[in-house]
Amino acid sequence: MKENVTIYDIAKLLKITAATVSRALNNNPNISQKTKKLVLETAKELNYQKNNFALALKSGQSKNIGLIVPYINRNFFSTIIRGVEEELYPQGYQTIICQTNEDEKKEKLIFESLINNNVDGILISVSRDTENLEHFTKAKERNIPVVFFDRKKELIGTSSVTINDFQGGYNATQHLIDEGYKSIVHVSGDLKLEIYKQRNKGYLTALKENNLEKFSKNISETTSNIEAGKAVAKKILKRKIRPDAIFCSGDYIALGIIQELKKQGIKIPDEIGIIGFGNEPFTELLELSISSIDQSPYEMGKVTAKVLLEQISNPNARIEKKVVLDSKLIARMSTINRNNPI
Amino acid sequence: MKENVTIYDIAKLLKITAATVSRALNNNPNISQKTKKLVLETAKELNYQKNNFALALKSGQSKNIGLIVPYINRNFFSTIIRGVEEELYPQGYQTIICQTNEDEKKEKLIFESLINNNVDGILISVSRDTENLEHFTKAKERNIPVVFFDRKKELIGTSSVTINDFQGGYNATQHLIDEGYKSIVHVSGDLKLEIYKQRNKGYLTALKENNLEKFSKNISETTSNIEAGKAVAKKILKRKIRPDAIFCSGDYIALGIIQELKKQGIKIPDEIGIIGFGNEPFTELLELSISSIDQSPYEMGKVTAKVLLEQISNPNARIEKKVVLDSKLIARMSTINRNNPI
DNA sequence: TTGTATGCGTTATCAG
DNA sequence: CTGATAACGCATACAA
Repeated sequence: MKENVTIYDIAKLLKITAATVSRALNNNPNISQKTKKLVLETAKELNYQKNNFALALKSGQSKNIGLIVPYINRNFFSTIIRGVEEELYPQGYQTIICQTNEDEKKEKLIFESLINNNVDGILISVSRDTENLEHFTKAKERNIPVVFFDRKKELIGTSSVTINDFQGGYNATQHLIDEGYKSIVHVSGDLKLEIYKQRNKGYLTALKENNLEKFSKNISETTSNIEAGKAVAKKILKRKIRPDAIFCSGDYIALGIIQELKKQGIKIPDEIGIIGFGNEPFTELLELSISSIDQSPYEMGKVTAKVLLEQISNPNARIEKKVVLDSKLIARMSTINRNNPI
Repeated sequence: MKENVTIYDIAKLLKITAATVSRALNNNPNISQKTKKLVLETAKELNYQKNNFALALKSGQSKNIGLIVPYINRNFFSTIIRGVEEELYPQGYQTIICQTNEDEKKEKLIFESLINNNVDGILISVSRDTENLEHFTKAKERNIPVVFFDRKKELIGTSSVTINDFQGGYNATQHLIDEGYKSIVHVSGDLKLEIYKQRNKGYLTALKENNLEKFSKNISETTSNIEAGKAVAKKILKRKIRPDAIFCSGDYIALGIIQELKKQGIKIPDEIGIIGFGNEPFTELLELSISSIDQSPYEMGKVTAKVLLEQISNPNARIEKKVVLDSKLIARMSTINRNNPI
């Protein structure tokens, strides 16, 4: 194994000291142009590479950022990851990616291990049921900046980047109303989670503003998948008064509902209009494309990274930034161009 | 900022030396049970955390693994990432994820920066047009193990984990033949890439074995997206003799073809059967679900990580492992239950 | 302008 | 069993 070249190797070769070499390599002004040039040349020649650990040990800065998500391979999160990586890499930071599988214990473990690895900052979307916040305080003690994204916890002194779930829920509902739907059911996610609470609030507010509260009906489903959607659809069809639109807090559950409704011969969007949330890639690929709310995960990743970098470069100022990104309504076939408006 | 606790702090407190503390912390036998217990207790009390940089500096082992993919947020890759992470994390390794955007220059840069960061190993799916292999030799010089996955380069002494693209292409074609299709067009990807070459080979072999070579027709498309699929479909429909099946080397292009065929009133799978490759999530969500070849990316990630770990733990033995995973045929509506077999 | 010495936190080696 | 010391590679305050 070829040993790594150190500044000592260069020094020995040029019959100078390591300190001088270091100076040459770091644009230190106290050095003659001649030696500097010489050092730079031989460094290149020997293919010298800085040892980052020595650097990190000395400076306490690792140039590593920890990124924690529930699931790496969910489209929403992997797109955020992409945004983060594209922002951090050019600044010389490596992104260390970890997933919690929605497990609070694992989250705590990972978080502490990242701190232990002296990351310069941590970006995290907390697990569904994280309640214990002591690992976050630990980061604060060590002065490691933390930025929440998407799923946040209320923690003074900690920044967050989220989308405006309220506005998303409001716009989705208002869109349905604009399209002529009146009796709108909301199939929400677990209302213990802030994001679903906000979407639900937006839904209710839009109904109220249009004097349609009397039709309001919320169904809370903790799992968002196709099967759950089918089950919900069956439940809805059994009701005496059939709604004419459904606003779902997730795209998969929307898809399940659509599949079941179609199976029962109900026409979409004519008889029932449906809008999801999340703008999953498949929503636009379906023959009956599904309207949804886009959460711009790529942008969220970029912004989250920027907020962190700002925090890192101002280690003394305790910035607390709460960025709320707008969501975007994507109207597709599942809600527009009704043939038979009621 | 709370200073980090070091072994010296513990030593001072107990009026012993750092060396003894280190021994206690590392299960070194040369220590009395009494002092060991004492050290462990105070360590916990002071919330002592090992400084990994000091460790890395001393040992040369970073406990970091570099993972390089073309795009982080492609389902195929993000699922591989998940597999890798789940294998490495329990072994105490952090995964540093980077993406190349299919840019050879960026790939080289990233690769060298990872080496520079003293990663203990690198997992990489090379960019589409990587030809210069010198960065890989650099890793070999520094004795950093590299494992290719999915897209590999021929490099002696370097392991790889791929799927059996030949078998995938073969099975896809044979499946079409089994379903009664005879005149099968293959829409392949860029044949400069090994994976597409292999799939094409599988296609040709299956035809030959069934004496259907005379109907063989390959169309090479370098971009795999919906638009390209639509264009290809138009091209195919213009031909004098219309094929009765199409094997696509990608799912998106298959989707584009299906959309165009449907638009032109052609019945699938009755008039034309279509099978894709990759088993993208959307293929099973469509109303007309698309048959495809599953590449088991999750398993690929796990296996790749395992191969690397094996290599790391045998630093002297130059293991060269070529793992080829089986692909899996997923038959769906786009190819089965033809109503009007020709 | 350059050299010398020191410390970052840890562990391994040697001496006691 | 424990203490002292060197070394990992680098940057910097201080001396020359």
